[in-house]
Amino acid sequence: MTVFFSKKCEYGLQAVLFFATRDYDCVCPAEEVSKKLNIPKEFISKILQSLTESGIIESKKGKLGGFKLAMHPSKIKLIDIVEAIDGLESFNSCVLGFPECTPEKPCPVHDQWGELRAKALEMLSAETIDKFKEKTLNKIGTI
Amino acid sequence: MTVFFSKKCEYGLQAVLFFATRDYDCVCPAEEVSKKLNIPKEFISKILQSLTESGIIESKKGKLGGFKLAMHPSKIKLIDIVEAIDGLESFNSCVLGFPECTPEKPCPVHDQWGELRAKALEMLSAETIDKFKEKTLNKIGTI
DNA sequence: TTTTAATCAGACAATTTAATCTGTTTTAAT
DNA sequence: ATTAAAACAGATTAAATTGTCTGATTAAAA
Repeated sequence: MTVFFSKKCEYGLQAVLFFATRDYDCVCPAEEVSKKLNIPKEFISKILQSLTESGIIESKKGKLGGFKLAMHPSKIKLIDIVEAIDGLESFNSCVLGFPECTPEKPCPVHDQWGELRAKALEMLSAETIDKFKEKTLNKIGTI
Repeated sequence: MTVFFSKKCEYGLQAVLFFATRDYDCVCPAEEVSKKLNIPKEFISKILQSLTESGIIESKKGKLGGFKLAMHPSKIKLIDIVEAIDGLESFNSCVLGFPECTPEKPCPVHDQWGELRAKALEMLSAETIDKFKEKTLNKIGTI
C-alpha cells in the first residue's frame, strides 16, 4: 500500500516537482523523467499525458518534444496535482470507512481525524512548488 | 481509494470498536457484525479470523459461537488493530513515494509530513477503545 | 444421536490499480 | 523526402485488493 496517494499521484507529484527544478522553457521527454525518477517509462508517459489534459503541464510533440510546466512554478501547488490525479475525495471521506461521516453523524474519531486532515490540506495548499526546488534537487541527486 | 487504511483494516477497526460497545463476555457471530456494520459476511469473517490469530479477539466455535474481545477494551488501542492488519509500514514510508526517505535524504515534504504522521500515530495510540464506546454506539445507531 | 449454527480453511472470482505493448501521429534534423 | 525521436491512443497484461463459494470441523440444542 501507498501512504496516502495512489502510485499515479506519487509519480505525478515527483514529476511536477522535478519539472520545477528545471529551466522553465526547456521541455523534457518522458524518457528522461523516467530515468531520473526511476519510474517505468510507459507509466509516467500516461501520467504526464493526463496532467497535460488537466492543464498543469504542456507537451510538445515530435522530435525534440517533451513536457514542461504549463505555468510558472510559483503558480502551482501540490494540492493542484493531487486534485488532478486522485481527486479530493479522501479529504472528505471517513478514515474508518463509515458511511456518511458528518458533524451530525460523526464516526468515533471524526474530530481528531478532521484536525489532521485539515493540517494535511493546509500543507499541500500552503506553498507553491517553486519553494521545494532546493529540497527536490537534493533528493533527486541521491536517488 | 480508501483514505489511509485498507478496506480490511477499516472493517477490522469498525468491528473491534463495535465489540467494545458490547458486554465483554458475550460472543457475537460474524453474521451479526456483518448486519450491524453493513460489511459482507464472508469478508468480515476472514478479518475476524485473522484478528483472532493476532490475539486481539477470541473465537468460540460451534452453535452459539462467535467472537469477542480477547482482553478488556481498556487494554486495546486503535493502533494495535492497524498494526495487526495493515502493519505500520505506512508510518515509515515516504508520502511522495521517494525511496529511502530519511532525515539524511529527506523528500521535499519530509519534515511537514513527519509532523502529521506523528500526530496520526499519537491519535491512534493515545486512547484505548473503551473511550470510544459512546461515540461508536451513536454512529452505529445511525447506519 | 441428529440437527443446527457457528468458526475455519482454502480455493475461486471480481474489481481496481499498476504497468506494458503495439501502433499512429507529429515534428525537427538529416 | 527520409529518418529519428518524441507524444498520443487504445488495447492488453499483471498484480494487488476485495469479495464469494464450497466444504470441513466444532459444539450446543433438540
